[in-house]
Amino acid sequence: ENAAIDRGIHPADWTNANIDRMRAQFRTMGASWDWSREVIASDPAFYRWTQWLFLQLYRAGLAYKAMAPVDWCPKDMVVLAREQVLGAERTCWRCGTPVVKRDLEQWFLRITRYADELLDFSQLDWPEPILLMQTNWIGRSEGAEIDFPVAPNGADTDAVAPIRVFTTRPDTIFGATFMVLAPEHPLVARLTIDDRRAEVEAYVAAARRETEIERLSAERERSGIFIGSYAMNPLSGERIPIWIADYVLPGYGTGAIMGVPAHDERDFDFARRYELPIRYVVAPRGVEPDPSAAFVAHTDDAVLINSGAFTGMSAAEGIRAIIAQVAEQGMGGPAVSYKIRDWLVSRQRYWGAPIPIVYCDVHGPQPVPELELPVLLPRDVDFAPTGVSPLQSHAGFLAATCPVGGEQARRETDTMDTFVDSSWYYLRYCSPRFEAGPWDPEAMRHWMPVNLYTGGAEHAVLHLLYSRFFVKALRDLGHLEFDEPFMALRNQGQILGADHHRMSKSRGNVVNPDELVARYGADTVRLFLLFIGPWDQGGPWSPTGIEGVFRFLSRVWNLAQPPITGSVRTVPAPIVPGMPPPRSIAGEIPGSGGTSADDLLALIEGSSRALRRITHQTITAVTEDYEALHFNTAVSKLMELSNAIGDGLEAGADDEAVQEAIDTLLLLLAPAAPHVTEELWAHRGRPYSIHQQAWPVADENLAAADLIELPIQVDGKLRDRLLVAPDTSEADIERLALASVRVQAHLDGKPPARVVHIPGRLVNVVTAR
RNA sequence: GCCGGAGUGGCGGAACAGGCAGACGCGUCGGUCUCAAACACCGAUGGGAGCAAUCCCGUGUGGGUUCGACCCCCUCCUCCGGCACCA
Repeated sequence: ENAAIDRGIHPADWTNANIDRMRAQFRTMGASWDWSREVIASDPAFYRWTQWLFLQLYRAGLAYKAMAPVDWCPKDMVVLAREQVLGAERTCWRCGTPVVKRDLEQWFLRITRYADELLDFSQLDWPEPILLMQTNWIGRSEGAEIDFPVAPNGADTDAVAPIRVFTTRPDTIFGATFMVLAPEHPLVARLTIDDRRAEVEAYVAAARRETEIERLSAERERSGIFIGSYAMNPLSGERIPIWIADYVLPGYGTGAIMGVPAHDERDFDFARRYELPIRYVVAPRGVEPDPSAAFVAHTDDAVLINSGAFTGMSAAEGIRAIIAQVAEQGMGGPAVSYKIRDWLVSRQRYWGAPIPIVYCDVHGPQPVPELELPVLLPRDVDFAPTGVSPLQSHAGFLAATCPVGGEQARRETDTMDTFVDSSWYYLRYCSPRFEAGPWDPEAMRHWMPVNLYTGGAEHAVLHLLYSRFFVKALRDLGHLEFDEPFMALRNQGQILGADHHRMSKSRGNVVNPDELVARYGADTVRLFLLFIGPWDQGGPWSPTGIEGVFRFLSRVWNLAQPPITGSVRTVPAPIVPGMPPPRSIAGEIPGSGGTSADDLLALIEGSSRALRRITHQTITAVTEDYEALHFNTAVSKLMELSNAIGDGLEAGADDEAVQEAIDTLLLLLAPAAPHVTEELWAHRGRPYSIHQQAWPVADENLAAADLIELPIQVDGKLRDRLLVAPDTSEADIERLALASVRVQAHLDGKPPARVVHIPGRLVNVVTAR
C-alpha cells in the first residue's frame, strides 16, 4: 500500500503487477511449485474465508474490541501488534519509525488464552533458538497474588478495597517495606492524600508524557513518589507506605508490587534512593546477612529469617506455606503471569481484508452473516493514510443493515493485519478452490499438518506464533483435527547486502537475480546460491566465485554432451585389483614418493573400479546432504564427482563406468540445475524427463573401497599412513604401524608405552613420557 | 543487563558420537595455447626453516580433561540475533 502510494497507483494494481513479476522471476529460476494451488490473500475468494475465520473467533469470544494503550506508528499512521514493534528502539517493523503509545479502541484476538498450550513444544522438531524466543515472548511466571489492605487513616481511603499485588517471591513477604503502584493504577487518585496530590499528579502526568524508551531506560535513576497512604502487610500486619513509580508497569501482573528491597535489585535501588528500610528475610542457612550488602538473589539452600511463624523454612517451603496462608485468609492465592499480550489485529489502512462487523445503534456490534461474505473491499477509495481507515469516507462501503433488526447500520472500517492472512494460508493450499468452506476436510486430513516448513527466524514471534494459535483455536472450535501447523521447522539464513546490512532499496544494496540469470543462466545462479555457504547461515552477498560454478557446469556440459565413443588412452597397469597386500605408502612403495593416497588407491583399484566407487559413494553422500539441507557440500561433492570423471577418462576407465558416472552426476545434479541436466539427459538419448527418473541408489559393494587408508600417529601427531585391505587383522596393522620407518624415527629405539588402535579410524603410538 | 548463535588460510567455506585440519570453489603465482589478450587447460598455494628427506608452529584468548581437542569443561575477548525495569 505504501509503495503504491509512492508510485501514485492503486494498491490492487501494484500488488497484481508484483505477483505477475514474481511469478515470471520464479519461472526463469526454474522454481517448481504446483501453481494450480496458488492463492492470493487480497483476492476476495481468499479473504472471504479470512473473514469467516474472524467470525468463528468472534463467536467463540476469541476476538474482541477494547480500549487499550496501543503502539502507533506515526509514519504509517496505523496501530501495530506488540510483536510488530522491534527491539529496544521500539520501531515499526515495516518502516523503522519509533512507535508511540495511544489510547484507542481496537480489535484483539485472545492469543493469551493459549499462552500455556503455546509453551508446549513437545510435538515439534523446531530449532531450539526459535523455541526459546517463543518461550521468552510468552514469558510465563509462577507466583502469587496477594491482597494488601489499605491502612485506615480516617479519610475517604478507608473504604477502598485491598490492593492486589503479584509476586514470584511470596516467601519474601516479611521483607516488604513499601508498596509501589504503577502511575496508571486506577487506585492512585483515591489513595493520594490531599497534601501530596499536586506532586503526585505532576509525577503521573510526567510519566504519561515520557516515551516508553525513556521510561524503560535502564540507565536512568529510578524515580517515584509517596502518595501519603499506607497498606497493611496481610501476614505481619505491618504498616507500609504506598508509592507510585514508573518502574512498575501497568500492563503486567496487577500493576502493583510489594517492595522487597533486600531481595530485588530494582526495589533495592529504589529503597536506597528514598531511604526506605531494607530488611533481609531470606539467607543461606547459617549465614548472617550483611546489611551493607546489596540485594540477595534467590538461592536453593536459603531459609527464611525474620519471618514470624515461617522462620526456618526453606525458601521453597516458605513459598508454599505463605501462599497457603494467604489463600486461607481469603487474601489471594497462587497465580501465573504472562508477558504476552493479546494480538491487536485491526489496522487503519485500506489495503486489507475488511473486518466483518457492522454497528447498529439498537443492537450494537453484530457479525456479518456468513452468507453475506465476503465483505468486499471497494476499489474507488482515497486510500491516503490519515490515521483513521480510508474506508470511513466511502459512503457505499459504510452503509449496512443490521443483521438482527434490519436497521440502518454502519460497517466496521478497520481492516485486518496482514499476519491474519498468513496465519492460515497454508490451510487453504489443501483445497484452494473449495467453495463450501475454507477447506475440504478430506484434503485437510490428507495434507496437514505441514511436515517441513522453511523460513526466516524473523518470524519467530510473529507468523510462527500466530499460526500455532490459529490452529489450536480452530481445533477447539471443531474445524481441525491436529494441534500444530508445522511439525518440523528449519530456518534458512538471510543473504545480506555486500555492506552486511539487510538488502533494501533505501540502502541501494539490492542484488537483482535477473541480471545474474541473464548473464550466467538460471542454473548457475541457483547452484551458486546453494554453494555460497551453509543454507541456514546466510551472510553478506559476494558474487566472487560465481565464475567457478559456471565453469563447473561448463565442464559437466563438455563431459556429458558428446556421447563418448571409443576414446582411447594409455592405461597404467593396475596393481592386482583383487588382493592388494597391506603396505605403507611412503618410502616402501618404489616410486610412490609424490603420489597421493587417493591416486595410489585409484592406481591399485584400476581406473574403472575407482570411478565406480566414487560414483556410488557420491550417491550416498549427496543424498544425505540434500536431506539435511546441506546444499553447499552437496554441490562440492558433485564437483568432486565431475573431477573424478575427468580423471577416469584420463586414466582410461572403461565406457560403462564413465557413462554410469555421467548419468549419476546428471541425476544428482538435476534438482539443483534442472535446465542443463534436462538438456544433457535428452542429448544422451535418455528417456524424458530427467526429473521423473528414480533417484539413484548406491550399491554398497561398489561404494566400498578395496583398500582403506589409516593415519598412523605418534603421540597424537600424524607421522605416516597405511593402506590396508579392510579385513586386515588388528595385529597386522599394529605390526605394520610399528614397522614404519617414520614411526621408528620418533620412537628413539624405545618400545612404545601403548598403542591406541581405533579399528578403521587410526593407530596412535604412545611413547613413554 | 539477560537469553541464544558464531569466531578455522588472502576470501566463501569443509571436517565436528573427540581421531589425517583446510574438502570444494574463489583469488594469487608459475606454465601451455596466442602476434598479444581474453577464454580454456596443467601445476603450485596455511605460516616458518631446509637443496632435500623432513621438522617446527598453527582452528579468537588463557587454562584444563584425554593416548589424541576446531570439537568437551572453565576464564576472558570480539561479532551477529532476540529480549529489555515482566516484580
